[in-house]
Amino acid sequence: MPAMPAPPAVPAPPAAPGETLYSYRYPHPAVTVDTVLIAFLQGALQLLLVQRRGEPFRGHWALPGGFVEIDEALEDAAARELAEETGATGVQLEQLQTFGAPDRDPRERVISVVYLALLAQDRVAQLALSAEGNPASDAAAVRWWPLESLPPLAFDHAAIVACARQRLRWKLERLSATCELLPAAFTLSQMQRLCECIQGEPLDKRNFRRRVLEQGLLEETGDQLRGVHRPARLFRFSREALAHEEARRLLP
Amino acid sequence: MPAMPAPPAVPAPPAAPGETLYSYRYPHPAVTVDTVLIAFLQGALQLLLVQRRGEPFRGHWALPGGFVEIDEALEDAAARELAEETGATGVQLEQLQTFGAPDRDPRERVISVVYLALLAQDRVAQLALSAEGNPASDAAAVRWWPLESLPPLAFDHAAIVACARQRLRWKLERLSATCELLPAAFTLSQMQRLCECIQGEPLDKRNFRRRVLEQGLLEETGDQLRGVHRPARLFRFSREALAHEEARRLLP
DNA sequence: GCAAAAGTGTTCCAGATACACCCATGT
DNA sequence: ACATGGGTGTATCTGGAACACTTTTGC
Repeated sequence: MPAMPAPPAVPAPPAAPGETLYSYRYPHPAVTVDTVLIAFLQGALQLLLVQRRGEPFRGHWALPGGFVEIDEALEDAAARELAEETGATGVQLEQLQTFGAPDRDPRERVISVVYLALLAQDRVAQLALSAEGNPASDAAAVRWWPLESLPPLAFDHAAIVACARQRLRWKLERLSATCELLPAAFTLSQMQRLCECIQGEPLDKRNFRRRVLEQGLLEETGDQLRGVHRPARLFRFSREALAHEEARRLLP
Repeated sequence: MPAMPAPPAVPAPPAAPGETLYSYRYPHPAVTVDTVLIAFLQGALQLLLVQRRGEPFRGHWALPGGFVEIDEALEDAAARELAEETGATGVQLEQLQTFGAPDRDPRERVISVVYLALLAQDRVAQLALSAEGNPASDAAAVRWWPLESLPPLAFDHAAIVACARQRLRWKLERLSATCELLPAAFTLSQMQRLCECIQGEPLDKRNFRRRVLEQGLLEETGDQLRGVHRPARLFRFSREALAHEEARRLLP
């Protein structure tokens, strides 16, 4: 590989006495991972953010994330940071994009590999609890924010979220994201509301039901969801049908 | 941001006397960019590879790429390395994915941000010339390889190419990639051959023509392509139609 | 009994598919 | 003249879109 010319301005950090330093012949950027974690709650898509305890951007809201360890796979790093800061474990991570504008972090050159994850409705409760219970983390607070009304975000995280929404819109047109966001058992109306929320326009109930049922992707659990009105049948995605149909279009 | 535990094994490199070293309190990975550059040549999709002049993987074929400079945007780095090693300039780069398995480079931890680029048919000639004319580059040789019969690749580049093909298949179903791969003026048969090559099955000539013409995306240049047989009308993509239709499905 | 959500079929239209022959040119 | 790729129209089928009323429960 080629030699690079020496860069103009990279001051060596002050070495505290007795501290170990890691030295390289060419300047190296820092690498972080951040995760855009999305769930479908109260009829809207919501994003999990953490409030920064330290500088820079202290008090601002940011995506959960942090530095990659030197012998750690990128996805492992994202999962670790997500668990540390929010308590979310076992979520499926999908790489979204890498952001590396030279000035995106005021401290040093930081390149961030961003992951996207979707959280099923019925797993949100357990997660929120463990998030509050970890005061050792970097986060002063953790909460869900509706995608439509986010607070000011730290770093370039607003641009990252914009990118995630684009990917999300694409994923949601497909089957894959729908089944990741719904709970394990759901009613057809819940599924329809999610699909409507996705594409921002109402769907015809009969056409919707016919379409998803004729595709054979759902199976009845046999249970019913009893609410204040007429009970509704509960469905689940049939795993075998799902396996080879991940990229299939769900919406017309 | 949180402190990370000190990593187990990162030997500091031997410092040659008088050499500048860049030091950090935590170990930093190196970051590279690589580009998957694809064109449609001789009726097949082809990939531009460079033969490595240095170790490791000396003599193996690899994606064009190299280290990111410390104050350089990722995409700029990819464009620079592509130009240095292959002579290709002014191509549209799109971020594909980032590869960062801890052992993907035997020298040190290297995280590679990979870009995907498509090269229009009529720009291939000028490129190949300048590629040969740059012996200062890292590359012992540069050539196109058919995607269907690649040589053994260096590092994890085979996995990267597999990932690129997946993205390419998706892009090619849309309008965007088709117009990037065709020359500025092309016949309907050329366009059909590209589309057939994309989805691996033959298309009906009449249906194909009706579909693309009715969409109003093409306009006749007025010229003809004269070959050994009946001349064919030449078309171009109409820019204004293209602008708001990038994500539109071209194939049924 | 009434408010609210669950559940259920048919008609119509647009767009995709299948299919075969004549035309213009170079050799 | 003939070989080769360029160019054209119609019948049929599939799948989406539009549309309103009955049923079941909790209060």
